[in-house]
Amino acid sequence: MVEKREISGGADKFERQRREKLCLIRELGVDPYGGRYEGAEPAAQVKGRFKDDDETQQAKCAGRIVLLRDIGKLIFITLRDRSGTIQVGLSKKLLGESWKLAKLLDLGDIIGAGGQLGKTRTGEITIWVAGDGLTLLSKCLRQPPEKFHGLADVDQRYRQRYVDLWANPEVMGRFKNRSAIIGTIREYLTSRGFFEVETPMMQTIAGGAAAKPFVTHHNSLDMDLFLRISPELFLKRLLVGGMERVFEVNRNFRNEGLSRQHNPEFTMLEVYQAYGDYNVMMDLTEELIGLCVEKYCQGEQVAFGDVTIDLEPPWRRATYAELLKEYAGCDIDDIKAVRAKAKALELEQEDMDDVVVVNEVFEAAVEDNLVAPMFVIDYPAPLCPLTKRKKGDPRYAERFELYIAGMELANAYTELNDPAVQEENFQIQLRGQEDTMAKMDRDFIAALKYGMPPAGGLGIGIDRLIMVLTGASTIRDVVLFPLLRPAKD
RNA sequence: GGGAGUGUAGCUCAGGCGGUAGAGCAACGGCCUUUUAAGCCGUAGGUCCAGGGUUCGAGCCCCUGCACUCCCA
Repeated sequence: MVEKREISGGADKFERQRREKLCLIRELGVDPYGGRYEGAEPAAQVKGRFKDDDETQQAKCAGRIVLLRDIGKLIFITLRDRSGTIQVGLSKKLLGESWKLAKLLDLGDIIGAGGQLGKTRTGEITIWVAGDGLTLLSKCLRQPPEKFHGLADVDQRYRQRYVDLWANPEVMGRFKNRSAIIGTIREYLTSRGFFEVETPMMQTIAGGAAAKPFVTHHNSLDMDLFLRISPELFLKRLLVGGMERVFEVNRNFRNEGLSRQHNPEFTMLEVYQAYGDYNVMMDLTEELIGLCVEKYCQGEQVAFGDVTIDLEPPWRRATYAELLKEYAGCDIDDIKAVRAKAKALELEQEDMDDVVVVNEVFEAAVEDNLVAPMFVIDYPAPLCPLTKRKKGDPRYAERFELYIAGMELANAYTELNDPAVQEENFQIQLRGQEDTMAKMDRDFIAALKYGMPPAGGLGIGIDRLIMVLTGASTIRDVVLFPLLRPAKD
């Protein structure tokens, strides 16, 4: 007795055809959804160990049918698994009873195949399946995308990333690289005595950055919580507690628009090193990213959009004021000249503090030009409430940002550890923000009062780093499931 | 938020000046035991994003909306 089940989701004609095949398969006494499959070997490994003259070699692989060539009494299948592809040969003569099942296979089905290894006339290494060596592991009911062009519709690629991943192998490659790069970063840091931690994603005060948070609600405590915009204030509490070298790689959430470089949730690496400063973090950044370039890029010249970026360290270090002069043509101390430039750039500047206008000009006139890696150092102090001021010149803060491809990739400070100055900075920051949800983090001030060691702190935007290292020009190509409006039914 | 563009078969895409919808792949049927995006013969497949308008007639022109992409704030 063969069961028939209805599946929701609006079956099209292709799905109906495949479901009919599913019934035929059940009538053969075969479970179209398989089960545990043991002994499968990665396809690439099988190909690697193949020896031409050895006729005793057996092999067993499992994966998805990505190409299928039916030549009558002979079927060739290109099977893909996590390691690559391998050809499976099914012949009527060798299969016997299972030949009926073989004829019901479709593109997209997931199968296991075991048998004798050999080469075809054209030299393709092939698993020749005999007897009951063919196992159906999962029937594919949907029509796969076009086999040569893959899936191109951008919207569908992001919404159905599961299809994108197997229809477009370069997509899978990019995400494998992402995983490996993050692994390398962890390895680098832990081997230098850094300790990986996880701090709250849900916070009662969203601090550590200037950004609008997402709000959520805890039912039994009946209180609103914020998704974190930054882990910074918690990681510094850990410095107080004695975790002298600490890092976290995790998601931040900022309630802002979407763009090529912005996804509302993004992955941030934050690193803190006691007894260091921003120069220490600059060297660490250069070494860490340099290591990734060495391991994951073909050479130091990386194609990004229509430009080529030279990632070979060392990278230029220039002060904020120098770059403002270089690209905006105005002196940071000549506020009239800066405001004139702002006007020329058609920037809004009414009711804005001088330093804010300076920064608007910097963002408008300088950032896009920072294509080759550039450490921008010594920011105007009022822009940096969490940063220690520069020794000998308190107008500036010991902060750098790393720019590559016109994007802010990293941001680092010599961390402010004076509780009195910190409290004052928070108060200044909160002024004029009564409408927002910003609040003073008194517990953080309390922590500083216990004494936080002087430290260097660093944040690296991991998604943007992956973009640069893999040549992806939009953040959506390095985030598996980027935020989209929900699809219509 | 402003500007530009895209939306046609399951997928990738064509559709000249407004005249009743096309290809390749995939599917279905047939032939084929060494193929490589297999090949050959045949068949079927469309809410041309949605709604309105102009017109004898709209995939194409106009308006509104939706989704996506790019650029700008």
